[in-house]
Order: sequence, then C-alpha cells, then structure tokens
Amino acid sequence: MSPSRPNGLSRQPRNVVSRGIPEATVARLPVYLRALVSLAERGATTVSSEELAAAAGVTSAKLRKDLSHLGSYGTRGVGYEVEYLVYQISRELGLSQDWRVAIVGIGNLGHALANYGGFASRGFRVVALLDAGEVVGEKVAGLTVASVDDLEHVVKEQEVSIAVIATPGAAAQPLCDRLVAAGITSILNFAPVVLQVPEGVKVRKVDLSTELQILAFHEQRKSAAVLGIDADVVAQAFVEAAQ
Amino acid sequence: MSPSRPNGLSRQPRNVVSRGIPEATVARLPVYLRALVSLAERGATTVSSEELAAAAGVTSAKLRKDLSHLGSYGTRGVGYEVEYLVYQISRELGLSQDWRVAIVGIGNLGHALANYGGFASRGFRVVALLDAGEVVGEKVAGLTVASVDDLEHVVKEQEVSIAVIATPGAAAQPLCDRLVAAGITSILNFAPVVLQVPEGVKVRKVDLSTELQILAFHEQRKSAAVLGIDADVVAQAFVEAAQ
DNA sequence: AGGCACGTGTGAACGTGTGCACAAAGTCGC
DNA sequence: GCGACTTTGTGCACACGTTCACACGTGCCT
Repeated sequence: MSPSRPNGLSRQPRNVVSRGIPEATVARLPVYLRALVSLAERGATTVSSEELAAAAGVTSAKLRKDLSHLGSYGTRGVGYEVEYLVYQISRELGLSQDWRVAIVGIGNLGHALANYGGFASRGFRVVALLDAGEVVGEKVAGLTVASVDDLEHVVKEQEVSIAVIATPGAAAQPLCDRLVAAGITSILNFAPVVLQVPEGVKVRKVDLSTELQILAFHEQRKSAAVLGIDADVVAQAFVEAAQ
Repeated sequence: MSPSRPNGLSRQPRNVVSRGIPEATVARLPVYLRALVSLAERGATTVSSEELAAAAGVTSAKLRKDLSHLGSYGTRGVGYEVEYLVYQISRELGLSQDWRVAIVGIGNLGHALANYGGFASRGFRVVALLDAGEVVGEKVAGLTVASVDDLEHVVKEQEVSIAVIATPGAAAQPLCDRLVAAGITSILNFAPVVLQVPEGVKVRKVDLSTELQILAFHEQRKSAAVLGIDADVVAQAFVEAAQ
C-alpha cells in the first residue's frame, strides 16, 4: 500500500508556459496592448510604467515585472517606446499571424459576435458560422451560415484554428467533442456549461451569469457592512429562521 | 535612513472578503451552483466531492476546501445533500434577493444580453434598457428602451443595483461616471476599455478579444512545440530579421 | 565633463492559492 | 453494538503572484 511515497516526480508546472511568461502575465498582455494602441492613436511616442499602468488599471510594479518577462524593452530614465512595445507584445501573443475563427451557434449572441468589429482588428478573422436551426443558409455579417452537419468539413476546408461556442448549454458538449475530434485545440465557450475536453485542448469560458453572481456577492457584503452587520451572523440567523 | 523598517502596519488583506471566503473561491461558487442544479434536475439527492468536482472541472480537494469556507455542510462517508448545498451557496452569493439590472447600450450585444434567459433564472431581473441611438423607444425583450439622457432618473426610479455596459469603447467611461454618480457600485463591463472608478465600486470586465488573444498565445506556443522549436529562439530570430 | 533627476529592472519578502495525505466522523452490514 | 469502509474537513508544504524598495543605467542640464 506504500503509505508515503516520495512522489517528487512527474511534477510539471502547468501554469507557467514553456520557458517563460506566467499565466497571470499573459492574461494582462492584451490589456496593455489595447492601452498602448490607444496611447499611440493619441500621438504618444513614449510612455512610463506609471502612465501605462494607470491606463491599464494595474500598479506600475506589476506592469514592469510583466514586461520584464518579455525582455528589456524599456529605457531607464525615459520609459517605453510605444510603437516598439506594441510590436513586441503583439508578437508574443501570436498576433503576427491571422487566426481563423469559427462561431458555432448563431442565436442572439452568435449574431452579436459575428458582427463584432473587434475581432478583425487584431489578427482574428471569422471564417465560418455554424448553426443547427432555421438560420442555416442566411447571410450574417457577410458569411453564409452553414449547417453543423458539415462541421468537420467546414473546419478542415476553412482551416479553422479557434472555435467559439455560443449555443444553448445542452448542445455545447456534443459540439465541443466534434470540434476536438476535428482537430480544434482552442475553444472559447459562452455556453453555461463546463466543457470536458482531453488534455492539450485549451478552453476559456465566458459566462454572463457567473460574472453577475460574483458582483452580487460583493454587493451583498457591502450592504451588510454599511449597516454595521456581520454578514455571517445575518446568514446564520437566516438559516435558523428557515429551519 | 532606517534601512529596514518593520512596516507590518496598515496592511489589510484586500482579496479576502470580510471574515471569510477567498476571492478564488467566490469565483468558483457559481460554477458549483450550476453543476448542482444540473445534478438536481437529473434527480440526484446527494453527491460526493469527487463527482461534483468532476462536473465542475476542478479537483476534489479544491472543491472540499472551497465548500469548507462556507461551513461544514457535508456528511462524512456520504457526501453533500444537493438541495441543501444549492440553498447554502445561493444564500452566500446573495441570490436570495432579486438583483435589479440595467443594460446600457442596446446594440448587437445589448440585444443579446436583454434576450438572454440565463439572467432571470437566478435572482437577476433586467429592469431597464438604455441607449443613445435610434433604438430608443423600441421594445426589446418586453422592455421599452429609454434614453441615456434619463439615466439618473431611471436608475433611481427602477432601483437599479447592477449595471451592464455594452456600449462602444468611447462611450463607456462617461456613462460609467454617470452610473457611479447615480449610486451604482457594481458594474459588468463589455466595452473594450479599462474603466476608471473610485474606490468602493466593483467592476468586472468581459472582453472577447482579450480571451481570443490569450487562446492565440497558447495555440502559438503549441504549434512551435510540435515542431520541436523553442518559441523564444524563433521570436529572437524574428526580431533580428526585422531590424 | 560631471552631477543630478528620472524611471527601469529585479531581488527579496510577503500573501494567496493549490495539492497531498490523513485523521476524524459518519454509515452500513452483520 | 462493533468493526470495516467511505468520504469529509484540514494541517502542512509548496508553487504562484504581488508588492516593496532600491541599485543601476540613461539622458539632461549646467
């Protein structure tokens, strides 16, 4: 039964990517990028960590540490050259190439996503729309909606590398399985379910009601705090009253 | 010059709320809740940490630790009673009360959000839609779209406690300022900008292209790894070629 | 040319989050 | 009722992330 194995083996850091860049930093790079582009449009040529941090909503120390993971792209006593930094972050995020995106599920949200201009702006091109309903055959945002029956074919034909799932919850998992089988390894999921995928497939989830629930939690705490009430005590009383 | 002050003072933990519950745990509670409701619909009355964890996409140890922050609601040797746990998590998240939500910006995304059924399901009620364009006066999802000119009035009249911003980037900050001035302290932001808000106001951001960029980063790394190439080396060569 | 002001890059300390492994606590069968 | 089995709740160790504070590089001014 071997009660205490040494088990110091097979430990691979999963949150740190390759030889570099912590996950938390990666998640912030897009924010920096947007802030930089915005600054560039306003004509700025250099920017200090303090300024950029303010624009991105983080502290300057965090920003500097994040950027230091990409290399030493700043100049001491001056700051960072905006254009050069835009280039470096874009490159690191892989935005030099064009990513071909398919949207699965053309309901309200799918429509909105298809028409959303923000995709094209930075390296993302929506190349396929898929649905199972009456929308099939219609033109949406310049593309004809294809049937999910042809999913495998469309994915291969259009060389899709990222899929966006915007279906009702029940349809998401089966479609996800088919996408994975078709070779997709990056999925952005808007459906309110936790997708089960094999190792090597990356899923990111965007969930509206989850976000609202987190806000509600904090809002509730605030209300209780204003009244000078310990929320836990209230909760306890509530439980007892309910019993 | 006092080279090393002890400086252990005025340190208040900001990520831990009140007397309890770590932020990371709060972010997962909605996921557990959904998994539990789904299980309940399938007729389950009790569930083990192992099962629930699988359904929620986390490890069982993490789940147990998360739930332990709410109290001891499980039974050793058996598991958790599904219905009771649903109740406890709902209560903790503040879903016992109805949250009144306003959506600002009724474009493609605003439409989709207004029609999204997932809101009503758990304590969230959309009570106001606001826009500045031609949509004003139209009926969307059973509500008449009001003008943003009346924002302050509508917020007060409808007792809005959470605002959702779904406008273009440029409009977001001014509207945010007005919402905050009108007393809103919880905002869900879909606009592609970092909102600046005073202390005490909680903003959560959902950003489609940010998510795609994070996926692209990992996808890029994967491609390079498959080819047996160190991505950093490629990047370096790329930089040199560009100079 | 030399000092000075400025701002980056980073080592070290701290706090938060995760994973392991097991004792405590409960149930079920006999 | 007692023992074997199951599963929770948690102490501990470690990994990750953030913050602090300052040395050092860079440009500017005299």
